[in-house]
Amino acid sequence: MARAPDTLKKRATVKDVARVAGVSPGTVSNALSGKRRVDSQTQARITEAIEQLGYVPNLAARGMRTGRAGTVAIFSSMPVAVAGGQSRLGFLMEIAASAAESAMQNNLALLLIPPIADPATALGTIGFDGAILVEPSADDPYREMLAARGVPTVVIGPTADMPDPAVTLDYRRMAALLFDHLVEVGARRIPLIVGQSARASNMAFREVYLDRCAALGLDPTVIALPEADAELGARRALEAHVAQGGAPDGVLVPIDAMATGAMAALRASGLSVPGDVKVATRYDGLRARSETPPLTALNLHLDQLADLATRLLVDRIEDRDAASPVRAPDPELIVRGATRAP
Amino acid sequence: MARAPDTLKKRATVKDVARVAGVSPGTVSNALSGKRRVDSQTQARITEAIEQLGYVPNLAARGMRTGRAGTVAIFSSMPVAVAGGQSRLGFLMEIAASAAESAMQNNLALLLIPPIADPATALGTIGFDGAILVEPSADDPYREMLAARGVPTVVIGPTADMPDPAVTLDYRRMAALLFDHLVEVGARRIPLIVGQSARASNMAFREVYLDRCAALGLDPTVIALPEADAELGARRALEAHVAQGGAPDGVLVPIDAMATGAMAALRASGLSVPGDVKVATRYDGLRARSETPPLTALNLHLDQLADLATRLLVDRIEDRDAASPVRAPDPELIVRGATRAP
DNA sequence: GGTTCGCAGTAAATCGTTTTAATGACTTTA
DNA sequence: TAAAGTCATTAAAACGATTTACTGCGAACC
Repeated sequence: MARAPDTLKKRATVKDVARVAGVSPGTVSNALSGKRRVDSQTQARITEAIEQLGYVPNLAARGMRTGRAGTVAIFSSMPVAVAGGQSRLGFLMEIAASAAESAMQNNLALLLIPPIADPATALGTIGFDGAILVEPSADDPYREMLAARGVPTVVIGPTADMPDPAVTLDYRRMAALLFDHLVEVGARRIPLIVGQSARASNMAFREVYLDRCAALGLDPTVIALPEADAELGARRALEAHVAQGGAPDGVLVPIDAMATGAMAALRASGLSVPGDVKVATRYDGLRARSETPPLTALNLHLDQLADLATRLLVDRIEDRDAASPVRAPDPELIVRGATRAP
Repeated sequence: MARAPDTLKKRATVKDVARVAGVSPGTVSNALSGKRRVDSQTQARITEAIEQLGYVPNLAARGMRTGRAGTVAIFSSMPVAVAGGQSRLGFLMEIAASAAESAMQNNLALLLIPPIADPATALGTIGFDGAILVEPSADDPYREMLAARGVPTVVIGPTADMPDPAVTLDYRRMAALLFDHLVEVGARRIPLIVGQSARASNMAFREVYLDRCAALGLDPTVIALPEADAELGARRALEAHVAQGGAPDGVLVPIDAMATGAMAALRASGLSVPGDVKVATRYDGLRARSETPPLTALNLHLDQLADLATRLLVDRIEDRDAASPVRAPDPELIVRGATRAP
């Protein structure tokens, strides 16, 4: 209840600064924002007063006047994030960390919106100027609410069926890079282990895989699994495949948790990597890197990607009619032990 | 420049709601906040009006009046986060994700403050009601600024030399749990591979390790390394140790990146895990789990920990003079392949 | 020499909510 | 029946910044 006396001293306001500097509040505001010219003498007196009083602007008041919250929010689509566990968390957070950084360069702070929250609550209680959606599904609940409310939004992910401005991830390109690499290092019997949901990335990998197999006259084997129990599911499925006489010399496993499972299956089946089988996955996260041997994967340049998305969003917020969508930086093949010559 | 006409329609305000419901703005406010009783009839009319107009309160205005920003910020101490790379990111983000969730349960949103930003800028441009600091060093720049500005702060980490309320991590307990386990599964020559900086966790592990070794009459070997190049550094150091005739049958490596390096060193030296050597690390993240064999580690219950910190912070913000510090949930030993009987 | 222009600065309105003090209307108490 | 309490409600005053319209004043232009 009782507070230390100097805590009681209210924070200095623009009025106080004005009084000390001998000018009007409006001039202080102009000096601060630089929106109008201020005489350099006055400017100096003002900055001195600010220093002396330890003035810090009240962001809420500013926000009320300008209509800006000074924040952008990053959302992860609900179902996938829940199912994805730590690995997807890694992906999202790598983006979030970079986005936070580039947001700050635009004088914005990044709000981390947990995937679990009830969308309506989140949007009612929290103020933000724009939103970044990471790989939303077509019927993502956040997406619809944001659209309905007219909040500037940028999507990171596929955009075929969405009108939002976006940084598009080219899943087909990723699939092609990985598949072609496996073929190039000599693999010919290459099962594809992929999520069974209708997410854009799953579809793209399937299509490209089937196309390429057909073109090269290779036998396609698509192992589609529920995303939920990715690691164990992939392990069982691949073990079964091997036991049934499938003799893979390569595996394409876009989802890294499944890749971990696949590696376990190969070990259990007595197949060596990369000696007998080459393995490639998509997201070059901790998981791919700390396998033994480490997995060949794609550098998606998530930092640049997040930066791009943030800048696009800032443009939208400031009503510069930003051309959209923007293409994400080209994925880059990172060849690691799992696909090298033994 | 030109916008769709219905985008131009200004958002409904509490005034509009009041007019439609036939009451005064003050009553609408009371109905919304529940701070004063409102007749159930009126209440009904108001909620209907809100629905009809699609009214969403202006958070900035509310914030200005109440002096609350409606957000809390989570900071990671600068130097370590930069050096720590993806592994530390994982740790921080696991906490951040949980904190975001429990913040939202308190009608607060979580601001993610990147470790790189210049502290003064960050605190001037961004408004928040409280801050969570994750493992700050004693001279953490954020810590000082927050203290100077009187922002309620909760620290997650060691607190010996800090006055802030905190959720304390008991590094000694962690060290003891891991060391004792290694001894229990039969290890006797157990080098400790640890960071060489003066961070509390490093110190605690060293002390406990030396104490325990002395008590049991074991030969201590402390390998202290710079945190910067953790993985490769640990690998080289342990290989050298083995080459020089150190014949370890266990390794205690609190920092998980170093643990990965240690595993590589053991493999390279032809030592099997857990056959010849048992290995244990501290943070039970992706890294520990995706080693082969997976490493024994500690479940630090980061979700509960983050929740605890958030609740403590909320208490502080609302001036309930919360007793501090609070102890983090007990770490729990997760025994995995790397310390099991072969 | 009168008019126009540009410059720095100011006073006052404004943003949308919460909160305070006042107002009736109706109950209870003496 | 008058005085004292409740109770739901209201009118108006904040909160602290930005922005708009206006004011002098000296320089520049015909």
